[in-house]
Amino acid sequence: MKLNADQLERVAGLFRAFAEPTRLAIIQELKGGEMSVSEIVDQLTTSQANVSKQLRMLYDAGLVTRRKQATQVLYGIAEPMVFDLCSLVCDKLNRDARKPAPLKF
Amino acid sequence: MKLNADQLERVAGLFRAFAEPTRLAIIQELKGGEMSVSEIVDQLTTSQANVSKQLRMLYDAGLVTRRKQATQVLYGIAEPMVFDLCSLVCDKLNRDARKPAPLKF
DNA sequence: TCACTAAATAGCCACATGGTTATGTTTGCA
DNA sequence: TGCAAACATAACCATGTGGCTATTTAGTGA
Repeated sequence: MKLNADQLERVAGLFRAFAEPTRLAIIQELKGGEMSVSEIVDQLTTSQANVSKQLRMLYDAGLVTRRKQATQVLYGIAEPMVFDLCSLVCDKLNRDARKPAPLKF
Repeated sequence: MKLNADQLERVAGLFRAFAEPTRLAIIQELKGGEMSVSEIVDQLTTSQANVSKQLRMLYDAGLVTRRKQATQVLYGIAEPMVFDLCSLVCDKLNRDARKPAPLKF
């Protein structure tokens, strides 16, 4: 079965959510469980504004959950498939480069 | 284990290869087996130049194979994980939208 | 040598977006 | 009320790249 242009666009859009290092870094942080925006910011090397922006993209893509708690907003992984996707890609990269320590997401 | 900036960039780069509808369309065509560039062009609605360009990106990403045969160049899927990736994403989209006919890549 | 086909490349433009700084908005507390 | 903290948004810039047209390169056959 072949996907039409519209369906391909939706698939591409989902992949696009994973196509930036900053968003992957955020996902990586959330792997351990829910985190507030500022906790994420503290772990990364970019601005709070940028983290919020990327979190919104992940949220719009349906990949993360969002929950207000007092003054904070907690984000978490909404889709277990996120980890499956990352594993597949890491495995491929490890296969390509047999030298360095295997990547594990 | 956390990936560093360089490793995240490589992971993102691989996802980026899947983040465009035209490249997904090419992958979809190649699912049935090797095809020449002009065969692919005939199936899509974009120019030969663009198909060559996108094929090069897929090739550089290590996702497709390339083989000269007479005057033609045959491309094929190099990584079975390509289909696993697409399946995971399609499943997620199907889960989100219960209405239309399930996508299957 | 010339003509033709297949594929790749170059040059160009328009658009999307990652990142920044600055500003809003909401909530909790003195 | 006022202030400060936590997030979100706005406005802007620089870069990357999808797509096009035009050209180049390589292989085939007359």
